[in-house]
Order: sequence, then C-alpha cells, then structure tokens
Amino acid sequence: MCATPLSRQEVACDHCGMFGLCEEAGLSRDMALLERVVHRRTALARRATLFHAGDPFRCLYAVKSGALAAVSGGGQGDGKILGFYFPGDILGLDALESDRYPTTVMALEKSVICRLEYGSVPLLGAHQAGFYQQLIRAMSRQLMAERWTSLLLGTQSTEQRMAAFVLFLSLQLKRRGLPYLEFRMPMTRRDIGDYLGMAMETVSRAISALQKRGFVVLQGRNTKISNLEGLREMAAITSQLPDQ
Amino acid sequence: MCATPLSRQEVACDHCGMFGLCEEAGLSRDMALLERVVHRRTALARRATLFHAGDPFRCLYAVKSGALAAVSGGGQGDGKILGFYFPGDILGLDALESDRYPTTVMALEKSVICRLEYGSVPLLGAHQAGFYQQLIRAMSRQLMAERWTSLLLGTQSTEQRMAAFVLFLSLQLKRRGLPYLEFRMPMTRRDIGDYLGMAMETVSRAISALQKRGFVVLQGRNTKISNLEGLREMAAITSQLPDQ
DNA sequence: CGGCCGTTTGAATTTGGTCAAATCTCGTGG
DNA sequence: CCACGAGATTTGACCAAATTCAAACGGCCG
Repeated sequence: MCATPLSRQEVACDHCGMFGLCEEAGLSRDMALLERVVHRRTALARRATLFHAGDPFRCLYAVKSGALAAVSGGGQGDGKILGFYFPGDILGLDALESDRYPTTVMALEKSVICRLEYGSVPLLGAHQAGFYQQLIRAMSRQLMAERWTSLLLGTQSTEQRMAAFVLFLSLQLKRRGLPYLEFRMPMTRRDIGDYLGMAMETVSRAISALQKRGFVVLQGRNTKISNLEGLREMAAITSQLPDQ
Repeated sequence: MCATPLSRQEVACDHCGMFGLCEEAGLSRDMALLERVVHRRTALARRATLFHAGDPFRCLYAVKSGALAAVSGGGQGDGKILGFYFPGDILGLDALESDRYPTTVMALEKSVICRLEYGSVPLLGAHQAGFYQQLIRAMSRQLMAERWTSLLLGTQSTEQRMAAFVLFLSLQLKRRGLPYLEFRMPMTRRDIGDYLGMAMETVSRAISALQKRGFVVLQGRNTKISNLEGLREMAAITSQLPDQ
C-alpha cells in the first residue's frame, strides 16, 4: 500500500524518452508507418539480458516499466554495474558511434520495453529531422546522467555515496512525476555495491547509518525518505549539479 | 626528443571532433558562411576557465590543442574533476538539454579551441542534416568516454585505478594517431587524484608501485609505458570495454 | 514447513587518507 | 646565465575507514 513500486509504474508514451516520438509529430495518426520502426511493449523477465557487450548495434530501446542495469564484461555476477535505467530512459545510445553495444544490459526485474530499429529511421521521411532533434536531447540527458554517476562515485565517504544514491533514485522518480519520497528500490544490495564501488556489507552498514540519523526508513527494498534536507546536506555533492 | 607532448599536438581539422564539419560538406569552399558559425582557433591560458557551471548554453567548443578538465562546483581547487578533454574532443554536449552548462571547464595548460554558435546552426541550411548526424556520433563517442570514467572509478585498488588511467590516456592518444607509449601527462597529481577519487599522495604511491613492477617509467609528467600487456592485466577492467 | 537467497551485524585485517617534512622542477627576475 | 622561490612531487608515520571473513537472521517461494 505504502510505496508506489518503481517496478510496476509504467511511463505514458508522452513522458517516454523515446523522443515523445510515438505520440508526437502526427505519427500516432500513421500507425502503419510507426509500427515499421517501433516495436512496442516487449516483456523482459528478471535477470534476462537485452543485449550483450560486443553485440552489433541494431536497435535503440526505451524502458516502459521496470528497471535495468548496464554491466561491464560478459554478463552476470562478476562485472561492475555502470548504470541503472528506469522508465523513460533510452538504451543503446552509446552504441551509435562504434556500431556495437559497449555493455551488457540486464533486467533487474520484470520490465517492458519498446524497440526502435535504428536503420529504419529513414522510413520516417519528413519526420526524420524531428526525430534527430529528439535524439540529441535524449543523448544530452544521458550525458548528464553519466555525469551524476561520476560524481556519485567520486564522493568521499561511503555514507555520503549512499545518501547521494538515494537522492539519485528519488530524482529519477520526481522527474517522471512519480512519488519520490516513498518508493521501492528494484536492485539488490550487491547491485548497489557494484554500482557505487563498495562491498555489499558496506552498503548495508551505510544504510543503517542513514537510518540512525533519521534521514531514511528502509525495510528491505521499501524506501522512505524522512528527511530530504538532511540527505541533501550529507550528500553535499548533489547540489553541485542542477537538479534535473 | 622523447615523448611527443600531448600538450603541443594539434589535431588537424579533419580529425577534429567538430564533426569534420569545417573541412567537410563543401563548407571549406564557403568560408564566409562557415565563419558566421564557427570561430576558429581561440587561445586559452593555463588554468583559465572556458565557462562556469550554470552559465547559459550558447556554444559548443572543439579542442584543437592542449588539454582541459570539467570540474564540478564553482571552479578552482575544491571541486571534483569529472573528465578530461583532449584535442578532437567536443565540449558542452551535456548542456544541450538543460540550456545550461552543468560543469565548469578549465584549461590544464595553454590550449587552443574552436567555438561553434549553436544558435547559428540553421544558417548552415542544407548542411544542417549532416551536422546533426555528426553531432550524434560525437555525443555517442562522449557517452563511451563517460562509461570509461565510471569503470575507472569503480575499480578496486588504487594501483589498478592508476594502471587503468594510464591506459586511458594512452588510448586517447592512439585513437588520434599520436604516439601512445611515450607521452606527457598534462595534469598534476592532484588533478589525477580529484579525477580518480584518491588523495594526491596516493596517486604518487600508486605510480611508484607501477614503476617497481616495471610497467611504466614516469619522470614528473613524462610517461613511458614499458609493459603494455602487464598494465592491461593489472587493470583487468580495461578489457571490459572495447578499445575505442 | 523447509530451504534458499538476500540482508544484517560482528571482529580482525588491510587499505588508503591525513599530517608532516624533504626533495624536486620550472619559470622568473636579477 | 644563474640564483631564487613557489608550487609540485615524493616519502614516511600514524590513524580512520572500508574490505574481508564469518555467522546469524529474515523473508519469500516452492
């Protein structure tokens, strides 16, 4: 009842990172054309991989619901987690230049995605220009997100890193107009550790510390931010990049 | 005699990240038009800032020679270093979406840059499409670079991080066809530390350790990789992203 | 109900940060 | 051309913080 699960929430097309492409630019009136480019709403099971590092690039993907992670190296277990993706995010942007996906992408939980055949974009004809504009904006957004990640990883103490991470998740939700003070984290403690560069046990300890301070309440993956300002202060870093 | 200084090297326009725009697409024949969009070869003194975090976005910049760094927060001293930029790289891509530069960019040494007025791109008329295509490729490349950074920061031991960092620099040079086994690092030990998330002293110790292993020879900023394979093994991480 | 996975907590150990001091480098001005 | 001095680099000693190893606890699914 409490937290709106990050998991179950699905972004509406007009909030989807896929350029607002689907509903926009009159394309919704031309479903036949649209469907030759975008394959909508494919389901993905927990821990299933969408593509592997090194695979040839064909498609961009938009996350409709669920959560995914980009991991370095082959696939499961070993590799470091390089980023998380939530509803509205676009996957595969880093493959455009090299024609190969540089990372493996795995679903953290049951997820739904839309697939866009990049090679079919010319079919959009006059809509191409708008598409590229949207793509550029999406990539710029993605660059900002990566910046955020670097900042997270660079912060000194593990407790500060953890505080920044919770804020990070919260902002992701806020940006999409979802509840952002009470939500469910879709990843395991180990995943968080792989992402933040600390041991799973340290993640657990950092969370406990934040609870003792009264900044958050965490039961398993159910998360409640009880002192947003306190969190912000602790992760002083956060204020160094614009909110969005 | 020994190392080709990373500093002095200037990329030719046709290897420049500014989309190959200047020499390509017949624009070189229309210099009048070109010069209304691109201002070429502006010098920048050591430690001078190109723009500050929060400044309104107007221009993209291409690095012709020298080296620059993106730092979080106001400007000097305090902030964390989020990335380095070398000849051929483009600056400001992360500002397209939010219309503000999210970081401060500072020259690590005397540098030369070209400025592109983003608002003037429509002046390019028919060349716009090609421009956007090039821009998308540049952004994808930048995304890859950020990935690399995350990987660097996530690596466990400081010695591994340092090894990965040297390889990172080496790859930057190799990609541009410059000598990549013997070169000059343009940044201070402190800069490296701010980037890798470790104390300046630790950087120094990590370098010493790599020398004792016979992987590199470093005198001040003059760098020589004497055992590339060894370095690669140590920074096992490195192999997890494609070379380029 | 039992087993399995994920999480939490404890204790010992290692790593890296901090403080301090010596040495080195390079640009500047005499 | 050389001496000087500020800033950069290296090295050592000590200490705080995080990893590792180990074990207990919890919830969820079969």
